[in-house]
Amino acid sequence: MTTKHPKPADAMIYVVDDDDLVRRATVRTFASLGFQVTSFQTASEFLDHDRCDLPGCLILDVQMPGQTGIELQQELAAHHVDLPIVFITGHGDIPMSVKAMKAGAVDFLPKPVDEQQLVQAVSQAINRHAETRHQTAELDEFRRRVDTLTKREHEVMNLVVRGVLNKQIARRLGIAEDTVKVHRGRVMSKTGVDSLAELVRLSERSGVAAPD
Amino acid sequence: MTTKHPKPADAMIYVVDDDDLVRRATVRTFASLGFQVTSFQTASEFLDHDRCDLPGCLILDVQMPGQTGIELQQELAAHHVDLPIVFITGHGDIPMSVKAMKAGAVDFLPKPVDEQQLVQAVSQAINRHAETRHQTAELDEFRRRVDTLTKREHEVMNLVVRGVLNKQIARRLGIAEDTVKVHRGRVMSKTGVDSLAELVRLSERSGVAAPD
DNA sequence: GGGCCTATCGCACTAAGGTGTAATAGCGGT
DNA sequence: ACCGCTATTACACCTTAGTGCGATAGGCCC
Repeated sequence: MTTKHPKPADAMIYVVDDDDLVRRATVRTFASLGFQVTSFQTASEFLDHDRCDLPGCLILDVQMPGQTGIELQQELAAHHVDLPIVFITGHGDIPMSVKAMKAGAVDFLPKPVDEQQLVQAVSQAINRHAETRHQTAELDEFRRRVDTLTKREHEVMNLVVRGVLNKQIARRLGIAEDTVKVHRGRVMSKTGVDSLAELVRLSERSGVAAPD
Repeated sequence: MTTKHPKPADAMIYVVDDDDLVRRATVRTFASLGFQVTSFQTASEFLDHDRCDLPGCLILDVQMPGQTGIELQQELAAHHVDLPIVFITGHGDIPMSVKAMKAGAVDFLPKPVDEQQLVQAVSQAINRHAETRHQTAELDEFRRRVDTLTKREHEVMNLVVRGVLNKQIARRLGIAEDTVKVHRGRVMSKTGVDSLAELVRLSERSGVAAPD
C-alpha cells in the first residue's frame, strides 16, 4: 500500500523569513503539528544548507534583505529544484503575487497570515510533492540514462517512439534494418525500460522526444 | 510550414467589462492592431454569445454587476472551455489575484492597465492557445473514440499501453491469446491510431490510462 | 600498437504482433 | 423469432521485433 497521507514527520518544512517573530511563530505552528522544520533568516542561508530529499515545502517571505523571495524562487527553478513554495508577505502587491504564481508558487498569503490557510496550503503542497516525487525521480533517472545513448541510438529512439517501423527507420537513416535492430536493442537496455510502451511513456513525460 | 505567429485577424478577442470607458478603450486598442474584437457588458451577455472556434483570449473585468469575472472563469472551466483569460481590475486584492491565477488565468492586471503589458499578455496567450488548439482537438477526438470501445476492449487497451504482452493479458483476463489479438486489433482501428507508440502517447496525454 | 567505443552489416533463430476467415454463444431490443 | 452487438476461440499465414554470435572498420587515447 502506498501512503496517501504521509505523516508530517516524513516531510520537511523550510521557513525563510528575516522577521524573527513571524519566523518563530511559523516554526512553532508546524513543529506542533509534528512536522520537521528548519528556518533561515536569509535566502543565502537557505541555499547553503544541505537539504535532505524528503518531500517538503518552502515557506518564503517575499521581502528580505539581500536576495528577495522571488529571486530565490527563480534561482531554485533554474537549478531544477522542485520544492513547492508558499509565499507570505507584509507589503506585497498584485503584480508581485501574479509573478510568483506564474513562476509556479503554490500560494501567496499576505501578512498577517491566516494560520489555518497557511497550514492548509502547506499540507496540500506537501501531499502533492510526495506523490509526484517518485515520478520525478523516475524521470530524472530516465533522462540520465538517455544521456548515455550515442548519437545514433538517440536518433533511432526518436523514430521508434513515434511508431516508425525498423524498416522505415533504416531507409530514413540510410542504414540496414539489422543495424537499426542493434541500436534499438541498445536503447532498450541502456534506458532500462522493458517495453516499447514504457519507452514511449517516459519519453513523453520527460520531454526527451524531439520535434519533427 | 506552420504559422508560428498567427496574424491577429485569425484570432478573436472577447472583452467583458461593465465600465464603458475601459471597455471601449480596450476594444479600440486591439482593433487597431488588427484583431477581431467583440465586447460585452456582463458575463451573461458573453455566455449567450455564440463563440466561434478561432484561437482567442478573454479579457475580463473582475468586478461586475451580476456574475463576477472569477465566477465566469469557474463556469467556463466547468464547461471545459479552454479560452485563456487575462483579468483586469480596479479594486482587486492579492487573494483575488492568487485565486484567479490558481484557476489558470494568464495574467491579472490592476487598472489603470498598462496597455503594452495587456497587449503582450494577450498576444502570448493567443499564440499559446493557437499552438495547443490542434493538439487539444486531437485529444478530444481520441477520447471520443475511446468512448466507443466496449468494456473488454477498454480493459485490453489499458494493459496494452502498459506494455503487457498479449500472452500475459490473456492470462490476466482469463481468455485466449487469440481473443486478445482480436480486441487489440479493434482498439487500434476504433481509435484510429496507426502504431502502438501513438496509442501510448495519446493515452498518456488524454489521461485515459487507468491506474493500477 | 593495443584497447575501447561507435557504427555498421549479416545470419540464424525465436518470439511476438497483426490479419483474415469462420464458427459459437449470450444478451437485448423490435 | 430475428437482428445486431459483444465476446469468445481456432487456424492459417505473414510481418515485425528481439537476440546472440561474429565480423569489419574508423576514431581516439595512452
